[in-house]
Amino acid sequence: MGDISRAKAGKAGKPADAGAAQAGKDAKLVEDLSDRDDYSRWYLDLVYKTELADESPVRGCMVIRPYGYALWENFQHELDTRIKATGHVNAYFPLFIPASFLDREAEHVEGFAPEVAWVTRAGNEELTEPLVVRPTSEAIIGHMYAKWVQSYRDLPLLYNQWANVVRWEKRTRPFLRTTEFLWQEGHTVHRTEDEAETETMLILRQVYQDFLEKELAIPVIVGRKTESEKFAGALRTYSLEAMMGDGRALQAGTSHNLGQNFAKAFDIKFQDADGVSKLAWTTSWGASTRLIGAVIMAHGDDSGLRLPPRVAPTQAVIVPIWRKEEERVAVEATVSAAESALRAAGVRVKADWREERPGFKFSDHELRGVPVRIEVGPRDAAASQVVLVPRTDRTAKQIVPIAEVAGKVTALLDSVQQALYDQALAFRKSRTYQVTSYDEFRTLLGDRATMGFIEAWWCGDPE
RNA sequence: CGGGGUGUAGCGCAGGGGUAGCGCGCAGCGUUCGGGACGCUGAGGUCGGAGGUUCAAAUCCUCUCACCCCGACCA
Repeated sequence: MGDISRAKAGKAGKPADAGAAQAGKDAKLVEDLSDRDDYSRWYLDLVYKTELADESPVRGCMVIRPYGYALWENFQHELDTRIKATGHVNAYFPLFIPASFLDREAEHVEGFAPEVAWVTRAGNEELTEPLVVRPTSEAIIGHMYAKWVQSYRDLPLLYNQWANVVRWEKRTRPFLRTTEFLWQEGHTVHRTEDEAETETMLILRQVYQDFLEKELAIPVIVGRKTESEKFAGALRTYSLEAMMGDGRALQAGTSHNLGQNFAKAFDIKFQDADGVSKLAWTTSWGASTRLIGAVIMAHGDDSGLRLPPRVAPTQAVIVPIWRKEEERVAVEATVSAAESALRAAGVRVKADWREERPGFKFSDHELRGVPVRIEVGPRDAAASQVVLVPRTDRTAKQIVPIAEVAGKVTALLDSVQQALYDQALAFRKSRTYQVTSYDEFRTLLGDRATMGFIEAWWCGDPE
């Protein structure tokens, strides 16, 4: 199996050890998760091997394959539901932004200019005003908001858009950092500073944190970014940080209180109830396909992905086991009974009838992170039962009567969801340290085996 | 931008003047099948590109392109 096995063998691979390299049954995805290079290799192999994504001919741009896109669609659905439930509506703004718009907000242009893609020519003609491909949409949305906001009665304006953006990054990794990526970006306008701050926190907690913890089973630490790390042009930036399997942090979403910076730059003003013309307060917030990377790294193990049941494209896979034709017929009846019962219960279920050996399919679905496996062999068919195996513990098999399959699977899905969250939280706790001196801090930071979060006092950005 | 490295089959690699190899994957057939099977047969390559040396270049020389790694800079 030329698979997820060894990275080290890859480079040093001579024909002599080619045979030994196919370690067979015991082949682990990685040998040592504390080795950063190995972790990186494990991640990449997993992304390609599971067919979540593939490399494209365009540098830094990936192709999101059907399995990865199905996962993204489930993320979208859950996030979108929360965004709408908190009073926002969806809209769509152009991909291209007049280059001059970016210049309006000094910090904004300074932050994004180095990674902006330009369009200077269309067909054979040079454009009179060059366009940039949006790296984010504050500029063009700010421009439109200035038109639409006249009175305090027009506020708040609570819009969101699902879109792609482009940032010309030098080092890219599928999902985690790509030149083009998909995301949602919310842009709101408010009457007062308090209201804008409330919105910023609402998105942070009730939309993002709730989504990450309940749907993706990823515990997060929410907090405020330092001055040097905040969004270019923001007053304050808040983010959600999740711990990955190597102990490092991944920013899983951001929510910005933009103050009046963009209102000033784009002239978003309204006449208040007291008749005075005032500058508005705006916010923006976003979460991207990077979340797929977060799920991979927060939950993945040596056997592959472990997808949270609530967002897994396939929640339960049925593996039929048979040899002779009459066995196949008997098994098929039980499989379809289970399949329709589960479908009726709202479970995303698939039966895997490929002409492969059962062991191969077991591994394959573990690799792809399917939360629950259902085995149906001749013995099960004869006894009107099925075997359930959760992805989180392959030794925890349970045999259930076919009549109870829907209830048992639903319950098992819930427990897998919970187990993933609990394990991620326990891991984070085991890798969170308190330090009281700079020396301790440095020692911990430098050691990959203990890589994790460090709680320490901080006296602010250096001048 | 500075330093290093690599381009040979879909993927991972070997070969280093005599006309192309290995593993995986892929196709066909057979044996297998409750934890990643195996055998046989087969398909697949302008050896990154251009120029040069030579009877002969994947191999040597020159130029060029692309990508990767390490630094510096960074939502």
